[in-house]
Amino acid sequence: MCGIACQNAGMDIVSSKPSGVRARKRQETLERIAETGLRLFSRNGYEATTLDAIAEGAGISRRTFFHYFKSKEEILLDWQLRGFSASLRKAVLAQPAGKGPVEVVRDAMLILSDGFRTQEFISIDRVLRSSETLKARKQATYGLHEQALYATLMERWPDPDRGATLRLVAMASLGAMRLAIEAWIQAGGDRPVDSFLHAAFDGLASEFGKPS
Amino acid sequence: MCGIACQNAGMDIVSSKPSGVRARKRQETLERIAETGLRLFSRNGYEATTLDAIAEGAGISRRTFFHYFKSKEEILLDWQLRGFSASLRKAVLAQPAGKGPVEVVRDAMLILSDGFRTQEFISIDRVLRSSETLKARKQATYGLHEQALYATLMERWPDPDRGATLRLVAMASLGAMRLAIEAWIQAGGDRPVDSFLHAAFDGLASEFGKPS
DNA sequence: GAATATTTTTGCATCGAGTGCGATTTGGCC
DNA sequence: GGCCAAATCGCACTCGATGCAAAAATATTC
Repeated sequence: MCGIACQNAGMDIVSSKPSGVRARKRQETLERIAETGLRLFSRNGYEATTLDAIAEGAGISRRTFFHYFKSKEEILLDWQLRGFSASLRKAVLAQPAGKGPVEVVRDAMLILSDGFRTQEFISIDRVLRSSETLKARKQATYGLHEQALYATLMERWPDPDRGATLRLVAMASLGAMRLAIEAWIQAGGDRPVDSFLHAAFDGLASEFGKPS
Repeated sequence: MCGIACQNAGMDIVSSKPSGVRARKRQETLERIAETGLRLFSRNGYEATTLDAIAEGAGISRRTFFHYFKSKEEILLDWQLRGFSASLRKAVLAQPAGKGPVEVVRDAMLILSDGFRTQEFISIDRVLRSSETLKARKQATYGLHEQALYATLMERWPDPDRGATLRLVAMASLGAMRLAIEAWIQAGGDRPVDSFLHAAFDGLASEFGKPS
């Protein structure tokens, strides 16, 4: 539960000093572990990378690792969550008024879609698809993103009666994004991500918009 | 990968004898393990149930367990997959012609929704929600259901050009079902499952059907 | 029915992830 | 300097999972 987010909790609450050196070293160590882990995962595979190897590469003991990450998988979880949910929230709230929820989410995702092109994203996504356990974790992360997006949408349209439909919007939008990314990777990255994202939302509209 | 489905593969293909006693005993053992596991999970919790306990309860050795299930989690995975994907496929293919994909899937799900009321379903679903790892697995299973449903839809509408939209239909429909079940469990089971399912599909139609 | 082949079961040794505990070190604070 | 709290570490341990080879159960052949 406590990845990168809460290592310096209390700083802003208690008036005691931020304790400069400690927080900085802790931050550095955290990043060093994550970096080392992701690098070894990409190079040698996830299963083949032992905690001992990560610990040694990061210059800490095996035991200390667990003071920074709850598990080996959490390195990947943390990476997935690090930026995306937060930036999606920002992009959603920055959308102009007058649009409906679906359009808002779609346009926000289109803005973020550049981030999927990076070598880091593609490389780590390959790791995420390399084993059943990790695929499960990846799916689960989409669940977390779904919750986060739902919360953001409720923040923007704070009508309790819309809760259920906003949940649906979050679910279907993130699903559309997931399928768009999958199709894009499948296609080898020729066409831009945007076009897949557009196609996905258009597809949803045409299939679910019909008179029932 | 090989749960209950393939333990007697070859029986129907090769003309060699079905080997009566072996297949039957194997089947019995498999069911005994699954039963024991699910019972212990529901009673004592997932983490607290060790493989030794399951093995002892099923009357086998710890090592033999792994000849029937690849992992402890697979007992739950298997249970989830056992019926649902297959019956959904059946229900989808049994729908009358003339309906669109979304209606077909929705109506098929409405038929199956009775199965969610059972005590077994509710009890095991509680186990599935009891830890982060299992929640991840549950989400992943929806991914497998998604693949299966997509395959079924492609079977019914074998137009390669529709592949992308049928994938979207499978994704959004199963997502709608998931949210409907969650809402139903959240509500304590007062209103019937059907109404939540209807509401979810209607919600998708009204949100995504708007002119963009 | 006995001998043989194949599958199933089992015990044992081993690996790796994860946890609890207590000792030691390090940084913050007076 | 000395005191407190936090970080690091080593160690022992549990548990899930795998490889291997022997033993037991079942199927097959003559």
